Amino acid sequence: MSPTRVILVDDHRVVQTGLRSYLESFPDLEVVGAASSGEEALAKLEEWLPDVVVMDLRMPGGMDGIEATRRVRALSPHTQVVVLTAHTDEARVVAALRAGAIGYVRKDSEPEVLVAAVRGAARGQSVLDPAVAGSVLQDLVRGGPLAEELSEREKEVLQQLAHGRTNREIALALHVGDETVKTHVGNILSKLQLNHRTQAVIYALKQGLVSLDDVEL
Amino acid sequence: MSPTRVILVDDHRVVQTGLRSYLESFPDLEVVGAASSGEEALAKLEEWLPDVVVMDLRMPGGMDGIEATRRVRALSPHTQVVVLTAHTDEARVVAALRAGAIGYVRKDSEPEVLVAAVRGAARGQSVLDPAVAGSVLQDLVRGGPLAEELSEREKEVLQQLAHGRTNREIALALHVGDETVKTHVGNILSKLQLNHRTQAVIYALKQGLVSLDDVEL
DNA sequence: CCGGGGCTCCCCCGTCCGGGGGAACGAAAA
DNA sequence: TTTTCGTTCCCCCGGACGGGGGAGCCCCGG
Repeated sequence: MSPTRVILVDDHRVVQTGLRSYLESFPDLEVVGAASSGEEALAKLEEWLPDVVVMDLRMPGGMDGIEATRRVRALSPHTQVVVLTAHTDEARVVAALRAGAIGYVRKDSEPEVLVAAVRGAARGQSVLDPAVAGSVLQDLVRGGPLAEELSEREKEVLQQLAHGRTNREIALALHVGDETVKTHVGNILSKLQLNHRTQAVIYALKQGLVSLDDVEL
Repeated sequence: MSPTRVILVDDHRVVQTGLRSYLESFPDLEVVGAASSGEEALAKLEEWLPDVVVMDLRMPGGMDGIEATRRVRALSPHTQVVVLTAHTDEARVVAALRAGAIGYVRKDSEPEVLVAAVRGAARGQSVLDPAVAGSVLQDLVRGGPLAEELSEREKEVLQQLAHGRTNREIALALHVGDETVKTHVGNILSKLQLNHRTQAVIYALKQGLVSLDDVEL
């Protein structure tokens, strides 16, 4: 049987190369490519023809791992996606599974778990990291209690919030009145069922809507 | 010449194993051990006798990478420390270098940079990731403009802030009056030269004083 | 012994924030 | 067409927040 064709998607080049080296030590796995962004991975999909994509959820650039997962599945239904992430981020994991990912592994898991997930994915079997599998599955069957959709404008405001800006500063940045910003912030808190803007900031950072690295204080 | 003895310290076992596999592909490097925490690394120091420690700054457990670096240097002055981190975190990088680290590499750098840094460290040479080397060095010579010391109590309050709590909730959690919390918050903002609690939250998260994974919203 | 810093609590005051309304406009969906 | 939804702005109100001051306590170091 020919080896499983794997590609890696992770903006951390050091981690990416390490993983490549590790996975290639298994004769039944062949790393045929690696990308630092979702866009790059999608562009090379037809060239690499992978059986399994190991995808980091947190990435820079416009596309995050969830959207990248969705598009990979759309372009190449045969290709399976294994999500590899550093954080717990239950909501995002659920979103990734809904987007078509078949496996989920945390970076602090034993490396054998990743190998098992990749091998399982190649056979169409779902391997979920036991650490959170239970609660994630609960969320899946419950159909997703959280995550009411924010509008585009509201996401913009939330990003501004995550930069530590006041309502007035956000108003200036977005060229609207501060009363408008108040309305948006109120709607955001209401939709997300939060109480303060600080909680909204934490929510935005956990969701990766804004990366901590991008925030200047 | 005998190979350079390297140990890896990273709580992400998957990343750790990947790096081990990658670094061992170089004949002049020998990975003689790996640890998931600062404590574990220190406990095994005398057994492993490494020339170079590759250390992640962000780690769970009581000890972070900076303190671990300090203790490694104290226990074994011959051992050099190369900091490997995912984020920019200038303040923490400067702190790590002050604690005795000789090299600094970002996880999104080219993997060759890490190899160069390890080889350099083995020879006592400092290899700093060009991406931020400039500004980091400026901070070093300037003697550290930021980072006025927070008292223990203030750190506790700041951690509570980073969990999205209000002054009254913090007061209940720490068993003090809410007026006291107000005083602490005011002093924190003053010392850090910030304006709102939301900025303090971002600061705490950037410093790793609280991990996003530990925060329930 | 006296000073300074940390921790605790108190008061005043002005601003910011969050919740409750309402209203207008346009685009998109029903 | 009617209705819905997003975006924009307005008003009022109460509570939370940030800045200023002061004060008492304890402990450590000069």
